[in-house]
Amino acid sequence: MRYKNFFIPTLKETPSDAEVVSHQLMMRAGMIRKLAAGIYTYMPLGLRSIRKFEQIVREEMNQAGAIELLMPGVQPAELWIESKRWAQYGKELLRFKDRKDNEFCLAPTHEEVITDIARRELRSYRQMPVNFYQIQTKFRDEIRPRFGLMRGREFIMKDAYSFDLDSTAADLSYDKMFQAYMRIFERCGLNFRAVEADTGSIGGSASHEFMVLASSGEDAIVSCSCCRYAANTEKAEGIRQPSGSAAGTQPLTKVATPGKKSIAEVADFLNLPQSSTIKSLVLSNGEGSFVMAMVRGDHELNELKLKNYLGWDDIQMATDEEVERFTGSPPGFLGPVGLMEGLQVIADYMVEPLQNAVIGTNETDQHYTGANPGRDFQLSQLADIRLVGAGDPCPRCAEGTLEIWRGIEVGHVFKLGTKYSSALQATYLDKDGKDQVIFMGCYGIGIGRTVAAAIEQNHDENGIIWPLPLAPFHCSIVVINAQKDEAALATAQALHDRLEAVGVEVLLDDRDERPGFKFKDHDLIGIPLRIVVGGKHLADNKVEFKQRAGGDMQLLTPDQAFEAVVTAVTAACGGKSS
RNA sequence: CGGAGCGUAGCGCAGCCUGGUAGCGCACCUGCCUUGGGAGCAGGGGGUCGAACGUUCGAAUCGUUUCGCUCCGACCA
Repeated sequence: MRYKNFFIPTLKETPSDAEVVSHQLMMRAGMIRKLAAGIYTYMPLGLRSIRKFEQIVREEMNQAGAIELLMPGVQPAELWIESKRWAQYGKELLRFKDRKDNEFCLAPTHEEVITDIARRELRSYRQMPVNFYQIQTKFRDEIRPRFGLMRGREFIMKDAYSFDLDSTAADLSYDKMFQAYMRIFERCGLNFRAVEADTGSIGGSASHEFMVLASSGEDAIVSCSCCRYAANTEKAEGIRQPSGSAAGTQPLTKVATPGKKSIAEVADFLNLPQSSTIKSLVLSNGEGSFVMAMVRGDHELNELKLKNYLGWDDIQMATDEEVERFTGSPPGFLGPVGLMEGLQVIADYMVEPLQNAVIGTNETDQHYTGANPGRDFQLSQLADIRLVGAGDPCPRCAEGTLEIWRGIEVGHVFKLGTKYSSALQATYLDKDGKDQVIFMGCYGIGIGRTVAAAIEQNHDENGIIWPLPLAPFHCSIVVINAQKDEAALATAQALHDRLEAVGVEVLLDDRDERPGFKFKDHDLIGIPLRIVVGGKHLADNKVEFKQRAGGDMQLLTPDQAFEAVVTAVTAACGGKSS
């Protein structure tokens, strides 16, 4: 491809509304342009990377036995009413009416439609297992779209849905998809982790997220330093530690702590470590139920765990007035002693072994020291409700401790069970001619988000550094003085033609620009391999070869440069370039 | 949805407080010159100042309304 025949509108300046690096660089590199909040045009260069990734996904999905189809982006309300999600989904579901006043929505996901297909078409046990997937544009009217393609309203997603006879078979389908996902992200050359995750509103029994590691990631994940355990911090398990043997040696003593409300202030004031204090919090489900949650002072409450433990639909911190109503004290001096009847108290596992701890008294400006669980207050309900942190012991192996990472969620696999199939009555006849409910799984990959995540993970101050499998072009050829130096242009064109003939994607920069200008552009758009033709070296039949990711410039003959490019592309993208 | 801010040329911004000729840098066009890390000189084109209404002799500037966008939070995956 000649540069002049392509279209790459690069920007020298960073658009002011781009917060994260991938968004800034995709704008500057001319890959995307914004049309409205969270809605982007994929410009030619951006589309090439998107297509690259789609192709990898497609190959691995096909390899895993999934079958591609394409479902509608506009869907009738009836199906959603049937699955109960028309009411549940909220404003994120963009709804509208057609000319006949029938209600429709823009599809945010496709469980309903695929389940509808399944119940119509899958009637016999002989038709399963089967797995359908599509790569398609979805729309979620996000409250706050941001970060470019990372969290848009309109976005491309690969979604797959598996259908199985029973739970055991569904587990096999899940494993297949899990393995396919591992291969997909490995092929892209991304640094990622597969982590255990909460199933959230989609529901189901088990779930893994695929996280590309990047400091700008919106999610925190942990992984074990020894074993393979890794999980989203929302989900990561805190373990129960054995109680200390000795009973408390100090008496429960009330001390004045004037104005010391936060754990840090109290610990500081009493000259004790924060881990010797107990944090008490009051939470509400928004519908009149309240609980007190206790975690060790240096720990944080994991609201999601508590919500799941209680079986609540919603959870929030109680307001100051609510706290006073239940404890008689403003926040800052809460504790488990002398609470009013009826307030459920749930303590984190790590509260159990504490001795001589500091707790609130439920009286302003007063705390107790020397508090001992079991003696001074009862731990009637113990649960894992804290947010695990770096250095915590691994819940799976004896030796490891947990490390914490930031990650970008690019893939998510769920075991759905029969949630949608029973709601929509998707059943089949088994060998005995009896009706059985189909077991489902669903599997998503954010296409645009993965491409953005690849940039978050691979860039420097000059621009993008594409991993070869996702690069819009494998190689660029910069011609020095392309307008006047006919020999250089001819050499470049010959090299370009040879490379394209063997499947290497080449961008030949034939623009009438100064060399420095072109180099800046090529660094910005991040093409992995670069050949420079022209200038003083051409007389010796030499061209320059350099990798964007670093390494020294090499002077090579055109033949050697050809080999170097082919070798690099083959190594990174497998036998043939795709 | 709560809080904050911003809409002036394709992009980045100044001008607004204190009303009176709409500006700067980059980009773009023409010419000259230049050709190894976003060159230089000269000339040039481009803006109903987000929109509506109001105040005023006169509004980018003051007021009201509205739309859009961004940030923080809650929300979502």
